[in-house]
Amino acid sequence: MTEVKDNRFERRKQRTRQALQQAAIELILEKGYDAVQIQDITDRADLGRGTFYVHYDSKEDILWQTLQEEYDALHREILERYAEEQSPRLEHLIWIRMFEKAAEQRPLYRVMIGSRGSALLTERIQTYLVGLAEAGIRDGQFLPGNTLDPRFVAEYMIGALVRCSSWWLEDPGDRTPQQMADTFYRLFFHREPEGISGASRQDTPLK
Amino acid sequence: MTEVKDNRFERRKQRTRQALQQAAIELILEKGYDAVQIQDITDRADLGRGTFYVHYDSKEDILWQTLQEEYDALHREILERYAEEQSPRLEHLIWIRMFEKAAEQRPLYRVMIGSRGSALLTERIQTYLVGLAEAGIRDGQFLPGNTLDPRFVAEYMIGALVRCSSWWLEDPGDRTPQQMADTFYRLFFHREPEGISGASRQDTPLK
Amino acid sequence: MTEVKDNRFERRKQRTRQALQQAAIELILEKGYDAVQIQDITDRADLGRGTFYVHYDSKEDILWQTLQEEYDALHREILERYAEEQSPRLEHLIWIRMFEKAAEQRPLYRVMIGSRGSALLTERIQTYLVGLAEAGIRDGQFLPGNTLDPRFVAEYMIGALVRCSSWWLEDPGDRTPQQMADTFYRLFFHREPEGISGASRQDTPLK
Amino acid sequence: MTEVKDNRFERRKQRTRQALQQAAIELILEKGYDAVQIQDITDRADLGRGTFYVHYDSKEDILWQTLQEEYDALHREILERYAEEQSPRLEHLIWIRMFEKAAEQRPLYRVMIGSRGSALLTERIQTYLVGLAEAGIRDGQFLPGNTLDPRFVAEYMIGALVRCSSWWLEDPGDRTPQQMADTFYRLFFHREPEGISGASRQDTPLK
DNA sequence: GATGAATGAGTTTTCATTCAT
DNA sequence: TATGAATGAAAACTCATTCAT
Repeated sequence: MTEVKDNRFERRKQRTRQALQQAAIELILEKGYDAVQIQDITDRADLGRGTFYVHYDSKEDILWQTLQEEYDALHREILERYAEEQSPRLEHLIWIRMFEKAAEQRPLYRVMIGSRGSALLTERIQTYLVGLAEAGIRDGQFLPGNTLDPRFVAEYMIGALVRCSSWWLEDPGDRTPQQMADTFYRLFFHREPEGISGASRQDTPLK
Repeated sequence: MTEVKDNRFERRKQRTRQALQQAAIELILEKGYDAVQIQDITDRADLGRGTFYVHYDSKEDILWQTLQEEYDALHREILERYAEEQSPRLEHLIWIRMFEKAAEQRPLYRVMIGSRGSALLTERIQTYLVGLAEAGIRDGQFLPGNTLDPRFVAEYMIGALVRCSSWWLEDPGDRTPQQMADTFYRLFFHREPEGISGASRQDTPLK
Repeated sequence: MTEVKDNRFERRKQRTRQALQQAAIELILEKGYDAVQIQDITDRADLGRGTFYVHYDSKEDILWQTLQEEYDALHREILERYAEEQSPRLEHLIWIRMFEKAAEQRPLYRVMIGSRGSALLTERIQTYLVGLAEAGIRDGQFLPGNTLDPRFVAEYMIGALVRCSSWWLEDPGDRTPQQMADTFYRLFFHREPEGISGASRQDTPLK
Repeated sequence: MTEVKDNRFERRKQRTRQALQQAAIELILEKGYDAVQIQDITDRADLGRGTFYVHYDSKEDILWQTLQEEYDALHREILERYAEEQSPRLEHLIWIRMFEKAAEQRPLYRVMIGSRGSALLTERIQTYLVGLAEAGIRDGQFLPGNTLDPRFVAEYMIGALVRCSSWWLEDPGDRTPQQMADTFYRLFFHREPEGISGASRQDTPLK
């Protein structure tokens, strides 16, 4: 009985949280993070003004929780999926997966790394990604043979990757995630991506 | 007579504007753009609250005017100075000059491209830089021989450059502008920078 | 359930609005429209400062809404009540009713047409009344047989009526609404009001 | 020598005051009294901001001085000019002169009695006019034979007169001052104006 | 858990006025 | 006398947050 009730409440709660999250993402994309007010979010979700505070502490809180879930999922997936792969096939696979994920959840990723999101949160995400990359380089899992400062290389790679992703998310044209990753590969390695997407090659690398 | 008077007024005005600009930059670095209030700026500049509005329309306005002046100056300087140079020496020289400029005006550049500035203004600046880079690539002045989408390459380059600069400005360590530019050159071209800074080489490139 | 809740909220809302309206009218009479601040109103109504903006957009808005309700009510009442009457008995009845209404709601009417109100709103009300009068004259319902420009006559009548009312509201002495209307009748028609208020006659008309 | 200098200064002073007065009147007509700022006035007069305060204390001051001069002049002129006239020729002559004056100085009169002026000043002027009229009635100079309350009659007459004037000043059409005074005469006296403007008659009076 | 009216601190912005030259 | 930069008090208005139901 209590079980049943709890489940019913739980489901209602989830529905409310979903509605609030989606409304928040939509509005941030439309008006930019700073311009969105709590009331905008509850109005869009068709909920009372006080309801927001039952679930979240602040505008930053709702966004941070949403983003956290997403990139935790991405990170976990990549760790599990590509555990056996080796450089440079590993980097290529990761990049492909990132562009794919971004395409699947376009609104969310536009908020995560685009100019409409919260500068603070975007910065936090990038710093986190740089940390991951730097650790991978130091371990020799990424870019084995690198002799340059791992932090410098990580900043370089993440800066380029995020900017290219952000541009593509705003204006995807007819570029596929695969093609994005391939071109990125060519720019980064000055070499043709091989064995994975040879068929997708559409232009030749920088001489 | 009027001439003399005008000059006097003009100089007073300039002094006031300088004080406001410097106070704004300092405070943005200390507290972050969003947290800075107009009144903080006038207090720091030791001026009346209304004085700000005599000279600027808003917080965005004062920052935008300051940044505009700076990067217009940089752009003009580069155009004049390196008109005769050719790729890849040209790119190398520009990068050196950018890191030098950033080091000279560190507070301003931290605001321009760092996480404490206004997300909106930082975005505008990067978009502007991407535009310059793309145009240079299309003209064949930058990266002649490139066969990839010029916009993609421009986003890649500016994304990497801005992120590396930003990191370095926050934590310069003992890296010189010259070294920064050299390492960036190695990452971007997969080749040793030659003839300009051979002596500064401290690590070998990515294999 | 929702019904009940809505009613509760609705009643609370109405109470708040009433308190704000009354406070506004009182203060305007005491200090004059321009001198009244939003905060004065909320202080007098014993409400939070922001509460005003939940219900009204501006000082003009609260006054306009209040006035609108009042003269809409008066207009409707007159239309229904005197539908069957004919000139000049009609005019007489209307004037009596107007003076009565003004006496009943003296504070409100002092704000509506007196010098303490908002010049802009007072003007709007008078223009509206002139419009009503002009239409009535054109229809032949008011002043049948008139050969002068209806607009001129309407401006004349409303100008005189409003000024006399305003004076009386500030200094009623022992004049009754009935007497005011009678004297106005004598001035306007150069004739004794007959059959309605013969008994109230206290002075003889202009020769 | 000092004489000469004084004269030169005096003339400059006068020119400055004239420019400020004219600018003030124009702007009040364009934007309404409340919306006009001191700086608007000095800008329009092409003078420095501080200059206003050399000559006037406030916005009310400059307007009041201007209006005062004007209606003092009108009052004096009427007293001198029509000293020998008797009612109802006297009233008719005064009304004609008022409409003429208003037409000659249209912008000024629109500010004096129209809705764009200062509510406070407009009220003061009307109260002053009512006082004049009341005194005239009590003296038996105006409306001899009147048996109604002189104050009531004065309010009635000034209310009607000001409203009709104000309407006409905003929208003169092709009505001459003469015609305005005639129609006003017919409404007020229920009688044809005789001997002055018989030729201008264009419509017949109220039956 | 959901509601929405009420709150009031916080911030921007305006503008009459001063003052040194 | 005229100037215009500087002033700062005053007011409007916003919006995150609370609270009683």
